[in-house]
Amino acid sequence: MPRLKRKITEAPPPPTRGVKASTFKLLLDTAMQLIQADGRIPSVAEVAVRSAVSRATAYRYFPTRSALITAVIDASLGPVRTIASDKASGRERVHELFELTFPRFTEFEPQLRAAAQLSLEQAALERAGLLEEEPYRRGHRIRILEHAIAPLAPQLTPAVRDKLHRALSIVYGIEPYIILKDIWGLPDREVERIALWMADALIDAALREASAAAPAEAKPSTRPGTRSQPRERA
Amino acid sequence: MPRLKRKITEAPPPPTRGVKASTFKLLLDTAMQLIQADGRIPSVAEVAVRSAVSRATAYRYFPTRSALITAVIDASLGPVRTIASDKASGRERVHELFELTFPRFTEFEPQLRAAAQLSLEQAALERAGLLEEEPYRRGHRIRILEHAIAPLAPQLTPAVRDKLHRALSIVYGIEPYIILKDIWGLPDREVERIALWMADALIDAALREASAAAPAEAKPSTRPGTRSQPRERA
DNA sequence: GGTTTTTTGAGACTTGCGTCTCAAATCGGG
DNA sequence: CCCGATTTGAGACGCAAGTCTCAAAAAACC
Repeated sequence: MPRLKRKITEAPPPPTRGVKASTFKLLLDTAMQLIQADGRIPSVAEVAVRSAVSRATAYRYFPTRSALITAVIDASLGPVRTIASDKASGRERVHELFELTFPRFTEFEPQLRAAAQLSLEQAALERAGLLEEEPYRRGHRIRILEHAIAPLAPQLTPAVRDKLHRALSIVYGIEPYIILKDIWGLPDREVERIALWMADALIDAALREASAAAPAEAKPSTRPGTRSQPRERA
Repeated sequence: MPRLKRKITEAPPPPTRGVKASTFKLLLDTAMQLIQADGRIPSVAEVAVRSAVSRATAYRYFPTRSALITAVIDASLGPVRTIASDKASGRERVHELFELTFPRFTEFEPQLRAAAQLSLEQAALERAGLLEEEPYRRGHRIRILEHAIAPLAPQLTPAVRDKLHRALSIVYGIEPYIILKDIWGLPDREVERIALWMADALIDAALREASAAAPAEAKPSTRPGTRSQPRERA
């Protein structure tokens, strides 16, 4: 029975000065450029020849394709900021978050698709007990959403708050984007519209559940948006 | 610049009688067995040796790994039935649909994950213009959900109906399952609970949007569950 | 400027996936 | 049972990804 395990090939931490730093930057820049041109993550070998360095050197910086993808994603999204402003209400924060994030999905779609693909592959390997390298982590949305819905906490029971948090994590991500584009063929702005509508529906449901439990002091606070007034008729 | 296109390797239609049928069945059975044992889709070569046939023969039946995955998925899920019963209301149909389907997600999780992975890979190839083989299609959920929400049509405008349809297609699939299990670590039944709650929230929002447009003859028909009566007060 | 350390390049090697060819085995109809 | 057609096996081949070695080039240090 053949051994399928890969060797432990941890990506070296990005160098910050000297020759290594400039080679690293050269390779990463080339990779970013290829992605924007082709819409897909190139292979390490491809990056090497386009950078006019030897394959061996490129593999020194990015031992595997997933190391390359990870670096590209980090470079694209940067340190994920806690985007939403601090002053708004919970619903407003969520709106703002979605409106700020969805354009980035459009801009970095190949990178995010690659990230989704990578984490699926790694999850499969992990389940088979074959994953040796440090897996690419994608828990960002949990923290970001946590901050966004924080103002809603007083109006919700902890259980409902968790439920909303988890539900939003399904809507706030590249996955709905992929589904709506790939199997429905929808354009970007339509995807954003539906995701936003879903987020609203979920917040509504959570608030309604809370006010059903304690209907006396229900305080819906801010309900901006067009959805309360009359909408299109048949 | 190297050509990366694959040759056109269409999977042969599954044979139905004779020697070919039995070899096909042997290989497919072996593959299914390996999946249940290992939790991942095996390679074509692996299926060959476990079936005690030559690699060449296995590749005759499954020219690529994706042909194997496609066959495995078809065998697992069978011809996708329009599951929901015909008599129930829209909301009941959706409930029934989710309750019938989520256990299958648990049962066939490796296969469905492989399907998701395959369609991501193929979408990436397609975007790069490198996909030659017939892509694996996953539009099933559209038709299934269409049937499930059909009874709601009279209460909704076409636009809202479409929006609900698309929103449900995000919730009704393996993707929420993967998100909630992989980044939250939730157990199966919790995933089902959240998905069902989301579906309800979306249906509520759609109906409310409709009754806001034409509040006179709003007819909530069947609204089981606790979420129906109390609407938020100012 | 010379020495030491780091970085790089060239190429051989391995492994996994998929293709191709041709002869042997097997099936099936008469 | 025989003969032609179909199916199979063995192995060579191609190709991409990744590993490894060793010597040359380049930095860095004194």
